[in-house]
Formats: sequence, C-alpha cells, structure tokens
Amino acid sequence: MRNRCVNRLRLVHTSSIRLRRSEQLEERSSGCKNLNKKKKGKIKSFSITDGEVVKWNMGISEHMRSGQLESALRLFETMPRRTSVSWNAMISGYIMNERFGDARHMFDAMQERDLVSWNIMLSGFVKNRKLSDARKLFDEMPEWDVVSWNTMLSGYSQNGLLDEAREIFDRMPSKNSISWNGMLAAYVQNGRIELARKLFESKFDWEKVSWNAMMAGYVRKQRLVDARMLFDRMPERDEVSWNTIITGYAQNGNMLEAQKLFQESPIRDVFTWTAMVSGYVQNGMLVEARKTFDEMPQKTAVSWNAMIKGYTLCKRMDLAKELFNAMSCRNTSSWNTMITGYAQNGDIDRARSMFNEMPQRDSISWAAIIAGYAQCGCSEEALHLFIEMKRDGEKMNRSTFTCALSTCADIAALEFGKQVHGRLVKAGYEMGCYVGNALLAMYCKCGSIEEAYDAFEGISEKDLVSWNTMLMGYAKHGFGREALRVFDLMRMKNIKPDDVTMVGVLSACSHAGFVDRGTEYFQTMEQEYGVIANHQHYTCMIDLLGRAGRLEEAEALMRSMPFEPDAATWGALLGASRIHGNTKLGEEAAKKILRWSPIILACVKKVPGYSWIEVRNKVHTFSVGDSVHPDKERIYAFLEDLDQRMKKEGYVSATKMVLHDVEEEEKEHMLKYHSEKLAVAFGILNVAPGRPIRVIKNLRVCEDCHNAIKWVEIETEFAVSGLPDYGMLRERTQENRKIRRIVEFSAGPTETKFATDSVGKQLVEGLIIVDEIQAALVFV
DNA sequence: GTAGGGTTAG
Repeated sequence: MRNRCVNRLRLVHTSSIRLRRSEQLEERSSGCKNLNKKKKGKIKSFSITDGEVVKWNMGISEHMRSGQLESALRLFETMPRRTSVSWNAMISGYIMNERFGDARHMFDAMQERDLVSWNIMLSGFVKNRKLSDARKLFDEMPEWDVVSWNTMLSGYSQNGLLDEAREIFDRMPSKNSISWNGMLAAYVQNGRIELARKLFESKFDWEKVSWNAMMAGYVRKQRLVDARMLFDRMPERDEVSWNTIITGYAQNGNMLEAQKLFQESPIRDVFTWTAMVSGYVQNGMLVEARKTFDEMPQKTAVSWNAMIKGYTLCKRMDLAKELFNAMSCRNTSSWNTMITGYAQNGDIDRARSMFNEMPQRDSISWAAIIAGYAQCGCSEEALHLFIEMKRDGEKMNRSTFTCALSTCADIAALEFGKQVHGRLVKAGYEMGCYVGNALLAMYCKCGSIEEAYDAFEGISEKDLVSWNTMLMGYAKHGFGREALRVFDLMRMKNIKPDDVTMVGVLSACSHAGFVDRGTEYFQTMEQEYGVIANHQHYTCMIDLLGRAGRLEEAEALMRSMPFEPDAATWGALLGASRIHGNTKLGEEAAKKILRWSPIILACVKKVPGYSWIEVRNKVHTFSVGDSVHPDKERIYAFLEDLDQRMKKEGYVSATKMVLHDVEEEEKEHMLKYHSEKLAVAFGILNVAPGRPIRVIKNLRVCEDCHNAIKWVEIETEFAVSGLPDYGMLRERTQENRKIRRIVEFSAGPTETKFATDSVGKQLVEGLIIVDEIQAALVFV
C-alpha cells in the first residue's frame, strides 16, 4: 500500500515536471501568438482562474484532513494548474497522516518553495522528532519568520533540549505571545520551575493562559503555596484557573481546601467535579468519591474512568467492572483502566481477554498489557506483545520502550534488547534521558558491560540512578576497578552517593581485593555521605574480609551487626569458609542458610530451576533433566562425552551439593542434567564461534555446574567472566588474547540476590536443542 | 486555500 503510493508519487513528480514544461512551452508559444487574438482566446479556455485553484487546494486539504490520501493525490494530479499552496497542502497533508517519507519526497521535488513550504517541512521534522534534521533545514532556509522560530523553539522544548530552546528564544528578532508562552511552557513541562518563574517575572503583560501555565507548574511541583499566591494575584480568573488550583489541592491531599474552593468557585463545570472525584480517589476516600460522582450534574468518560480507577486501586475489581459495564460513554481509557486494574490485581488472564476484546487500542493499552505480563514474570509474552504492537501499527512511545527494555533486562535477552535499542534510536528517542537508564540497566543485566558504558555515556543528564546502575553493573560483573573509577568520577562531579552506591562500592572493593580501601569506605560512609550501614553493606564487608582469608574478623563483624544476619550474610560467610577450608564455620553457616532457603544450596527440587539462552532471537528455556526435545539423546550424548573426558582428567563431581537422600550415582545423574548444563551445551553447539554464550538462570548456579563449566574453560584455554574469583583469570586470558567465547551466567528475575557468572567455551562440533519454551522474538 | 503555542479532569 505504502509502496504503491510512493510509486504513484514519483509518477506525479515526473508528470508535474512534464506539465511544467508544457506550460512553459505554451507560454512561449502564446508569447508569439499574442498578436493572434483567436489563438490567445483558445489558450485561455484551457487555464483556470485563481479562484478555481483555491477551490482545488481546499479540496486537497479536506481530503487530507479526512485521511483520504488517494483522492487528495488524484486531485493534485488532475488539477489544471498548481500553485505552491497546492504543493504545501499535499506536504502538510502527508505529515498530518503520518506519511513523513512521502511528505519529504514532495518537498524535495518541489521547485519553487515558499516560506510556508519550509515551515511545513520544519514542523514535519519536529513532529517526527528528527531534531537534528530540523535544525539542518532551519539553517538552510532562505529566510525565517516568527513561525519558523516558534516551530524550532517548540521542537527543542518537546525534546527537553532547554538550552537550545532558550538559544532560539534569545536569537529571535521578534517575539509574539506564542514565543513567550512557548518558552514558559518549555520550562514548566520540563520541570524547571525556577527558570519558569524567572521568565514569568521578567514581563508583566502575560495572558490568562500564561498565568494558568505558571500556576499549573507550581501545582505539578507540589508547591501549593506558590500556586495559591499566583491564584490570588491573578488579574483575571477563568474556570481553568479555578480548576487548576482545586486540582492542586485535591492531588496533594488537601481535600478540605479543595472542598472550600469548590464551594467558592463561580463556575463548577465537569472539570471541577471530576477534579473532586479523582481527588477523593487519589486520597483513598472512596465513599466521598462515589457520593460526588453520583451528585455530578453531568459526567464525561473521564469522570467514570476516575471512579473505576478508584475501585481498581482498592482491589474492588467487581465494582470496577460493574461501573464499566454501566458506562455508555466508554472510551479507550476506560478499557485501559480495567486492563491495568486486572493486571495489577494479579489477574493477567482477565486483563488479556479485555485487551483482546477492546474495539480500539492505543499505546497505553499496549503498555498496560505488556507491563502486566512483565510484572507477573511472563517476560516472553511481554516481548511477544511488544512485537505484535509494532505489527499492529501502534507507535512506540517512551514508556513502551522503557518497559520493553526492562523486560529484556529481566530475562537478559541481549539480542532482542539490542534490537529494541535500534528501534529506539530510529524512533528518535535517543536524545531524551528518560529511557537512558532503562537502556543502561538492560546492558548491565545482560552482562554486556562495554555497551552498558556506551549507554551510560550517552545519557546527557545523568541522575543518581544512572551512576548507581553503572557502578553496580561493573561491580556485579567483576570489574572492581572500573566500578571504583565510576565512584571517583561521581565524587569529582559532586554527586552525593546513597546507600545503593555504597553497596556497589563495597562489593567492587571485595571483587578487586581492595580490603583496606573497602574497610575505610565502610567506616567513613556514614560520616562522609550520611549512609548508615544496612544488611547489604555488612554482607559486602563480610564477603570482603572472608575472601581475603580474614575469617575471624568477618565472623566478628557479623556477630556485631546491629541486626540479625540473614541468608545472604551467612552465605557470604559460607563462601569464605569453603574457600579457606573452615569446615566448622561452614557447617554452621550452611545450617542457618538451609533454615531460610534450601534451594540456595541444592538447586534441585523446591523452586524449579530454569536456565535459558537466547540464540538468533529465540529464547530457549531448559529445566533440570529436560527431555522434551526429540534430539535429547544427542544432547545427553554430548554431555556424557564431556563427563567422561572430565573424569579422565580427575574431576570429581561436587555431589555434596545435592543434599537429597539419594544414591551417589543418582546424585551425579541429577547434576549432569542441570538446566544450566543443557543450556551451555546448547549454546556451545549453536552460537557462532567468537560470540559469547550467555546463559541466564533464575537461581544461583550450583557449585558443580560452576566447576564443570570452569573446568571446560580451563581445559580448553578459554575465558571467563564474572564470579569474582575468576576476575584475575579473565584478565590473564584476555592479555593472552585467548578469549574466544564467554559463557556468562546472569542473575535471573527472582528468587535470588546472588549474581552468578561463569565460563565456558567451544568444544566439539554439533548437537541440537532442548526447546521447551519458544519465543520468536523477531521484528518483522 | 497551506505553516507555529500555551492552561484544567484519567
């Protein structure tokens, strides 16, 4: 369809060029024939009056406005004479109908552009968030008027580029009220309330809307006192002013003042009433909300939706549904509210069936259902829907991108995440820093640390979350030095660390073996940054001391903790006891841990362990002893062969890890078929040489698998990533340039706070897959 | 006849 139109457009261009030539020919010949009155009259009968051209142009616009692109084009093609307005109407029509490419083709083909043509194209670039293209076009323009400047200003403002917006504003040779209000809105919408205030105070003759905008800015920042002062000072108030201040009080929990103003207000329209209903809803006052709702003289869909939202929030889906069913003015938001309600109350199936039933979906509907699946752990389905959304033609917005990225992070679907990243850049969202943190977190959780750093650097306005994510990312993947470098950078830039930062710093010290430095940070962090040590900080310190062989100090620190040690704390001690062969302490720790969570030690039974691997955009999931795939025998043969070779080299299974009462051989059997081994085997056999094998688990990798994979790696001189003990090995092998493949274990979505990473490599040539859950994560 | 902006309820 689209291609056909583009082709037709090309035809239009050639035919219009042909037309122009023939018009010129006619003019030339008519110039000769001016003397001949008969022929002049004949020619005149072919042309149309200016008034008729205007009618044709209006026809084009009307068709474009009603989405009839084909008939607009037909008019354009068949009209006897075209002016720049005809072209402009076509270009603007294409932009209006989200056919930017066609608009651009036409603009490029246009011979005599006027200022309006340039302005239309400029706004086309702005609407499609192609800011750098817009700027290029702006600089190319032969002349500017106030519309050109205002378009550029709003483009920058909409993309949060306030410095650029201000530059435009300052450079404008003349400003109208649109320029002033545009700059004010730029500050208000981007949360820069102080700059907005400064601008507002620099001028006296503001319009009513400007006062309202400034007041709304204060309300959004919860500065009710300032909002109220403005309200009291306003030269004239309209209903928007009253509604804004009433909403302000209602949304900030002051229902008494909201009620008072509601009584005082000269006009109570639907907005006023709805503001009261949603105010009650947001403050959990459902009875008052319903009373007001029933009293309302008239209701819009928004009023109904607010009430429904109230019921979903207090988990009364039955009442929400009742209201939803009774509604005659149901709109997409009503459906969206119900879908979100079901999803957040744990009923994803009902949410899905409503999603399927709804007559029309918007980006919020997709975001709601995708987030619903993501939150209940159905990550594959969430990503499936993300692809479906694209197929359905729904435009992705910031929140769907953020949601998709964090879902990718949950299941460490790196390849898919990269594609989302690509789409993100293509959609023009790379400028905003909103998605930056999601992108960074995705690369971190997928263990792709170099790309994580690129994403980090790409965030123009880094907040504390950005810094912490990067720092923790480095720390979790065994890059202690890099993590500490990030911390140094933070302090250079005067960014105040919080408790999360310090967890990252301490675990980085632990991984890098900086015992003294870590101890110093631990001891001074309260004084320096006001961070009081919590469970996690203590656990990091116990890990740090334990790894360094200072077991007694570690144990003493644990016993001096101002709170009871938890499984993670004991786990750190257990790890250290194992490394340094302190059996007694190890046993005590193991007993304590088993009390909380047997699965941490024995990754069999209880919570089923899964491993999954993403190969060529498919996520392959494996469970222990998986036997679903028809080629399972080949997999087991592969693992059997591996096992034999390892035994020959003197490897002994860590059967002590399986604490079940089963025969030794049976234990070994269970370990051999652990899901991670299946996934690693699958990866070795299916991932192209030279590319990392990334296996993700929902539980901690068991020691046996860990050792087995390490063994595989050492035997074949391949490399390592991750677990702190392997940090050195990684560096060494990297120096030797022997890294060809890395098997990485990343922590999965739930159940464990332990991030586990390990190693693998390519062995022999090929076997196949156990493919239990398939997700075709392919963009079309 | 074609181009730019701002305020209130989900």
